[in-house]
Amino acid sequence: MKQANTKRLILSAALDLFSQHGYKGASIRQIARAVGIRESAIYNHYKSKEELFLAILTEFKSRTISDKILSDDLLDDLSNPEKFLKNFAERLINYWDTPPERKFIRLLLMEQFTRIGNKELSTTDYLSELRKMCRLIFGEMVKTKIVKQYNPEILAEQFIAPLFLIRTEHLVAGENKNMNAVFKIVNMHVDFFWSAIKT
Amino acid sequence: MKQANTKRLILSAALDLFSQHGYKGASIRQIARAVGIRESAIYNHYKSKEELFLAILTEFKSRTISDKILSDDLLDDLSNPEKFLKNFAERLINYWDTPPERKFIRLLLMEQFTRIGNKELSTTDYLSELRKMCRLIFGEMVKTKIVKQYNPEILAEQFIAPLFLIRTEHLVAGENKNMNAVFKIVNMHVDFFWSAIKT
DNA sequence: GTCTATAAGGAGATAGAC
DNA sequence: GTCTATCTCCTTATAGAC
Repeated sequence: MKQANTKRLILSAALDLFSQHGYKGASIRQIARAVGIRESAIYNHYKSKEELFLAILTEFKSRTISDKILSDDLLDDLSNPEKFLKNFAERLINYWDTPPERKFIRLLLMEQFTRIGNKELSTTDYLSELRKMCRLIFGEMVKTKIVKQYNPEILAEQFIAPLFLIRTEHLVAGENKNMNAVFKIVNMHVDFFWSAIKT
Repeated sequence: MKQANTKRLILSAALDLFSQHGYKGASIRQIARAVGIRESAIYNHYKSKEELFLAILTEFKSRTISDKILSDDLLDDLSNPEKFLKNFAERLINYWDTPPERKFIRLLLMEQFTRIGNKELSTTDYLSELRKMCRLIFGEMVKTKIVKQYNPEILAEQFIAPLFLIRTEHLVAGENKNMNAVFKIVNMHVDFFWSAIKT
């Protein structure tokens, strides 16, 4: 009981500190202090700092995004594609704005080039599930001719890229999250996108 | 003479190592070794590791992008907007692919959230000059009615975001730079973009 | 300007008592 | 499972000879 809980607390504190200071910048000592135990106690749960880091990645990789932003009620809206796209973008932005996701994206951006994250982290990986979802959705729209005959792959890129850039630009740690500004840009993006592809 | 040269060598080695391992991950010792001197000799040129890091940022901030990708012969093409956009995108991608720029973008992505880069680095800053250029260009295109009456700000975003995402996704250090794949995607992007905005 | 020598502290990790 | 104590190594940085 107590073990399992401490293990979670360590993982959570580690995600927090790694995402703030980077892998090298956050020490076992800091993590232990955040949890309220001594450094040596951490080694009872993870055999090294590296293993702790990789445990974080494993947890995030096991997660799936589709069920969180593609519920049934949203898909019912496919008859009204413009409204669907707005809701879809809004849900995506909200999902990316949850604290764990914010932290993970920071970690991804920071460690994707370093020795430790090099093999395990990439933006392409991070976006792959979303890209797949979008290809399916836009593929359907193309087939039913409610949008112009574009390659669904392109449509997916054009839809996602501006959203992801907006997200990463508003990711600074201590920021006053003025999500209103974000949603305003997102709306303008979707408006443009829809007007560009609709038949 | 010798001093000035060593100082440059240190700066260059530091950029190299910081962009590979991050600020915390690269040590003064490594940098000194790369230059071929002892650690203590570095302090003759920069009074601390932090000052060395900030010197790199200062150098990159003093640089300007427009003259490198907006030459006169390119602007002559404005009468053929599609060709212009293709050339413009290609030059931008080539500029972002120069070794110093690749290193700086990696540094930016890695350190923008940490204590040391927090104040000095942001994607928004990095893109601001380019955004300004694009707003001017698209503003002109809107005014002369060769493209639809969109807000130039939106057009700039839609043009830049997919390009920047492509760039960051192909930024891994040791990668075989298969720029052909990159240019293929870039071309598809510009094609879509132009077909979306042309009158 | 660069070197050797060294200080002072923080890092990751282990041993063994409780 | 957590603690204290400790090891070993690496870090940034300084002092002073050449």
